[in-house]
Amino acid sequence: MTFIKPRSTATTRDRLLTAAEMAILDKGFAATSIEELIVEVGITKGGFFYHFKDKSALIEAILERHLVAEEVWLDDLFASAAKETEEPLAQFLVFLRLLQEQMAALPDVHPGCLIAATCFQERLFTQTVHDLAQQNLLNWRSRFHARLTAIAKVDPPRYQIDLEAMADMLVVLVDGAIILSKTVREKEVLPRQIALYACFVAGVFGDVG
Amino acid sequence: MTFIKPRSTATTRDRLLTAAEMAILDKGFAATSIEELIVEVGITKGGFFYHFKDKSALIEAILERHLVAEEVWLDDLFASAAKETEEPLAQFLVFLRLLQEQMAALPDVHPGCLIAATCFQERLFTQTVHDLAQQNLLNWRSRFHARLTAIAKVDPPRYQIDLEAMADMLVVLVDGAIILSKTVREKEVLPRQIALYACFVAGVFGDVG
DNA sequence: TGGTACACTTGACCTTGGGTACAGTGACCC
DNA sequence: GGGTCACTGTACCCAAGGTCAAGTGTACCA
Repeated sequence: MTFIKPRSTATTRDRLLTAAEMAILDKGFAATSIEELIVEVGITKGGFFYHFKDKSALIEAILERHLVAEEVWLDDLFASAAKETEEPLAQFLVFLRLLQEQMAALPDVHPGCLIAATCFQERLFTQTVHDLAQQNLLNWRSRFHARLTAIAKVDPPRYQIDLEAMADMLVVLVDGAIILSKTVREKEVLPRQIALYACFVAGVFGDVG
Repeated sequence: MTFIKPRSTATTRDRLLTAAEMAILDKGFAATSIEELIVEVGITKGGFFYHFKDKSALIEAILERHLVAEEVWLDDLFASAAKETEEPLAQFLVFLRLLQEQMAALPDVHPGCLIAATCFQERLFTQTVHDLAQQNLLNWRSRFHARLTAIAKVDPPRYQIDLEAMADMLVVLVDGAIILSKTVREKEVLPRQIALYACFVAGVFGDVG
C-alpha cells in the first residue's frame, strides 16, 4: 500500500512553493490551506512541516524566491532597453514600453502583488516577511531613482521636480494599478498607467509635441 | 450576576463596526478574531452573531459605512476647493492640495485602504464585498474623470493624453502609496505622491515654470 | 397593567485548520 | 551495512468560526 516515489531532492519543496504562490495570489494567504497544497503536490501533512516549520516560513520562502526572480526580470528588461539606445531618457522610455508590453500581454488581470498581499496582513506574518517586502520595494525605488538621476544629468527637468517621489511613483503605480485592476476587473489598467507614467517622464525631461 | 446594560439600539452594532474597522486596518481581516472584538465591545459571541450572520457580513457592513463616509469626505473637500476658486484647473489643484494636507496631517502611516485589504483576500469574502469595493473605486474614477474633462474644456492639454487613465492615476496612486508607505514605514510617501500628481496635472494643463 | 419585540446572555457543541509528536520506511550514498 | 534524507501515517491539541436553543431585563404600546 505504501507507494513511495523516488527521492525528489528539492523538487517537492519547490513544487510546494509554486503551488502556494499561485494559490496565495489567487485567493489570499488566509484562504489558502495547507491541506489543499499538500493534496495538490501529493504529500502528507508531515511532509509539509518537514519542509516548513509553519505557514509563515512558507511565505518567507516564497518571497525570497520571488525577490530573486524579480531582480533577474528587471535586469533583463533594463538590459534589453540598453541594447536599443544609450541615451538615458530614451533608454528609460524603452524600458517602460517593454514593461507595459509585458503587462499588457498577461492573459488575465495581473495575478497580484505578493508584497501588497502581505502588507494588509500585518500580524499574520513574521518580521522577516515584512523586512523582505520592504527590501524589495526599496530596491525598486533605488533602481528607478538612479535612472532618473542619470536622465536629469543629461536632460535637466523642465521644472523643479522631486526625483525620489518620481521613482516611487512607478512602484506605487504598479501596486495601485494591480489593486484597481483586480477590483474593477479590467486588465488594461496596469499597462495604461505605465503608459501614462511614460508620458509624464517624457513631459518632464523631454520635448513632447 | 447578570449585569444588563440599558438597551443600546444601534450603538452596540456601531461600536462593533468601529472596533472591527480599526482592527482590520491595523492587522488585517484574518488576524482579527471575533473573540477580541466582543471583548473590546463588551458583549458575548451570541451577541455578535445576533448582529452579523458571519464575519463576511461584518466586513460588508464596514465597507458600506465606509463608502458613505468617504463620499461625504470627498464632497467636503471638493466643496472647500470650490470656495477658493471657480476655475476648474485651479479648483482641482486646490482639492489636491487639501487632500495632500489631510494625508500629511495623519499622525502615523496611513492606516490603510480597506479596499486593498479586501482585494488580496478574494475567496475569503462574498461577492457583495467585492462589488462594494468595485463600486467605490469606480466612484472615485468617475468623479476625477469629470473634473479632468471640465479642466480640459477650459485648458486644453498640451499634448494628447488619456484622461480616463489620468483619473485612475489618482486612485491608483493613493492605494499604491498606502502600500509603499506601510511597507517601508514612511508616512511622507502618500502626500508626496499627491503633490507629484498635482505637478503632473499642472504640467499637462497649465503653464508651469 | 400586561404583552410583545428587542437586544442581548449563557452555555453546549460542531467543524476546520494550524500545528506537534513520533515511530516508521524506502531510496540513496559512502 | 549503516546513516541520512525525504518523506508517510497516525494520533492528538488548540484556536477560532459558527450553530442552536432557551432565557432575561428593558422599552414601548395598547
